[in-house]
Amino acid sequence: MEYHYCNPSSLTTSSTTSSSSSSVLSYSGSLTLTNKQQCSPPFKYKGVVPQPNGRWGAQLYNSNKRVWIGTYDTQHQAANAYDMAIIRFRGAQAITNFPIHHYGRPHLKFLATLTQARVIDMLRNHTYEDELARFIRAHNREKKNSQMGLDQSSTVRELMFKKVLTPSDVGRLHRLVIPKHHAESYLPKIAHDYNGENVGRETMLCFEDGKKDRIWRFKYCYWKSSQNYVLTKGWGEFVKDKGLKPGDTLLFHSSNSDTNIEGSSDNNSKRLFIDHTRCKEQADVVKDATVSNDSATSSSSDRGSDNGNGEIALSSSNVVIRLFGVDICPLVRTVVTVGCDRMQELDGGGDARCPISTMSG
DNA sequence: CTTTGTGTTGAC
DNA sequence: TCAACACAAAGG
Repeated sequence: MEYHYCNPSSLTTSSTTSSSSSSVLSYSGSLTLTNKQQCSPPFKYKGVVPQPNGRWGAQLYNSNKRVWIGTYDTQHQAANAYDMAIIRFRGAQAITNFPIHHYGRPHLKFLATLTQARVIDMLRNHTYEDELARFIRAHNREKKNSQMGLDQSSTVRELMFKKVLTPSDVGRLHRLVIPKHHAESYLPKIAHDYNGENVGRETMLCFEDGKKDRIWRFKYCYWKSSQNYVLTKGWGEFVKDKGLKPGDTLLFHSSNSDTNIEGSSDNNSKRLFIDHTRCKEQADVVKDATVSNDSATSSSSDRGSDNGNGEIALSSSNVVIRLFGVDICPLVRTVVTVGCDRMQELDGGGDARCPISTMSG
């Protein structure tokens, strides 16, 4: 059953009788489409705009500026993305496309842990769902452990395969070739037509990376001409972020969904992990990293990582930087600014990290 | 080349 | 505050 925001006027003229509403947020759209007020095809969700190519964009307005939330295949997806974003931006004042109780408590909790910029980032990258799943997994695990007094937090990761990066893997081609036998034995099947062409919606693979708490999403396809399996879209960003160089080694792991807690409706798909190790020479020739320890500067970014010319990948907390072959303890907390500046502005002036204000928990 | 998402405007 | 629309910028 779907809840559509069908009737704009019902939103603006909504009663302001603030009391006794059972819902957390003041959702005032008509929740049930009981009558024949079905939405016609050109129906639009709040914050959703059509794109020239038939896809759908989502956007919100915040302090007189538009915040672009990304493009999606369907109106529904775009509306959903808008909801996530607007809840994070407006808290209890948010007017959503779908009633707030559609989003479970863990979900709202998840949202509250993120900065505005991070939410937008994840929505635009289409990694939001995976990040949420990961959060809920962790949440459940924690719950389970505390219930049982157990500390059984490790999930079993199985090495699928490795690959030593070639120059073209890290060059401007922005693609990673995955050896055919590895792709075919470990990675999901790609639908082909009789001609070997990729068919259907493109396949995207999401990988977790051990160090940083983010998920990497790559387009995965088969190139008929070269008979190669490749990661394309998203790969360039990964290379840049990690500062990958030829000779570095990628490690691909997988693990089965680790939770057997009821209620966590995990699909049976495997979790995928991508990590890397530096090749020897490079580890020794780590550049003279211009480490600034200006601790006053604040980065609203959640990510720690290399930046621009920096060659050192800094992860969030317990970092050991290896400089000229010497391990440098994390005395120096390097402040790294990463991501697009636009994003950082979003949280500017504010409580980047504070939970949703009036969300009752 | 395709697609995103910004510039801009006018209605509410 | 919001969406419609045109189109430049971005990206593959």
